[in-house]
Amino acid sequence: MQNSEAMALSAALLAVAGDLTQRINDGVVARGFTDIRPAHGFAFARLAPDGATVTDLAAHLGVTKQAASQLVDEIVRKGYAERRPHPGDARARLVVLTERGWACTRAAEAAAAEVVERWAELLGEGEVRALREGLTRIAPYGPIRPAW
Amino acid sequence: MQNSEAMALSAALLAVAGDLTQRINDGVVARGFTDIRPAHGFAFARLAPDGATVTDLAAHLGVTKQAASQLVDEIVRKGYAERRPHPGDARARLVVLTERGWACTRAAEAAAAEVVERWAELLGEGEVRALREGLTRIAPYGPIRPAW
DNA sequence: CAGGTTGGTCAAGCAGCTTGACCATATAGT
DNA sequence: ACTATATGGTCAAGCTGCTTGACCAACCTG
Repeated sequence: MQNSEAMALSAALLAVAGDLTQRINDGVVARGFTDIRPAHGFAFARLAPDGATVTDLAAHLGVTKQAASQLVDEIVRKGYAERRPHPGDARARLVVLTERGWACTRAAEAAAAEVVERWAELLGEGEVRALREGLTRIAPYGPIRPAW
Repeated sequence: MQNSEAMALSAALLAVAGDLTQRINDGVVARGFTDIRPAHGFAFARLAPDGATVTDLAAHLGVTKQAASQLVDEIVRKGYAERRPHPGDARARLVVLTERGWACTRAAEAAAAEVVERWAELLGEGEVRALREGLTRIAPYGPIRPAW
């Protein structure tokens, strides 16, 4: 693989990622959640299963815990999550999604599905599945990082 | 395709994109260009062929021309590009890469090639090519947008 | 050549992050 | 049990990269 081909792949990947983010955000806004930014989505993804602490969230997002705390302040203020006492650690507080938070998460899923549907029209179901499998196998474990 | 599968694909894509950005940046830094951020790379990509005006750059990056101008200020100050009079439009100025700018671009290509090489070890050459072709076909034309 | 458009800059403001300091609770060492 | 250290969280201040708004100079159209 030549450097220029690697660059073409990288550029295409990053362009698709940026476009995907934009379209999911647009879809979420179109579904009535107008006070939310893409970064919140990644927080929701971490909160969704069982909640998480601010420190967990910070590690997942690759930011300081102060930044994560500020982000939690915001989504709590807007009604998407709430802080609860942490069972088994009186220092910590468990941040969990409210029903509104779940509704927003479902909206994001629906918006993502729309985008992927467009891809399926361009590539066919099989190639989209191949894409998903390939990307899943090279996806990193660490914190989610902004694409730039 | 279920919503949850679309979400899994989206999450994998965004995770890979963030990781790719991080690794290219690390590789560029490791090659001695320590005063550069990922956003600059996207500017370089637009400047590389024949240079561009600030307004071109702004449209390509999806930001205001003031922001683009500020970014150009920075890469000019750091020696990666220079402003020249625009042939055929006395208002405009053509921003072109310096030799240092080209060297940095080559460093980014080499860093990207390293990352793609890792992918090839995980997936095989054929699947990487399939990835590139699939992503190229769904890549948008418009401005490059941050992944979040 | 007058009127509107386009390329670019200057200036001020803001959002989201950082670093640094600090408190309360938890955990480990002796 | 008692001290020492580590960890979860917040408050405060500061910085960086973006935005909006105002403006000038050069271009283009009638």
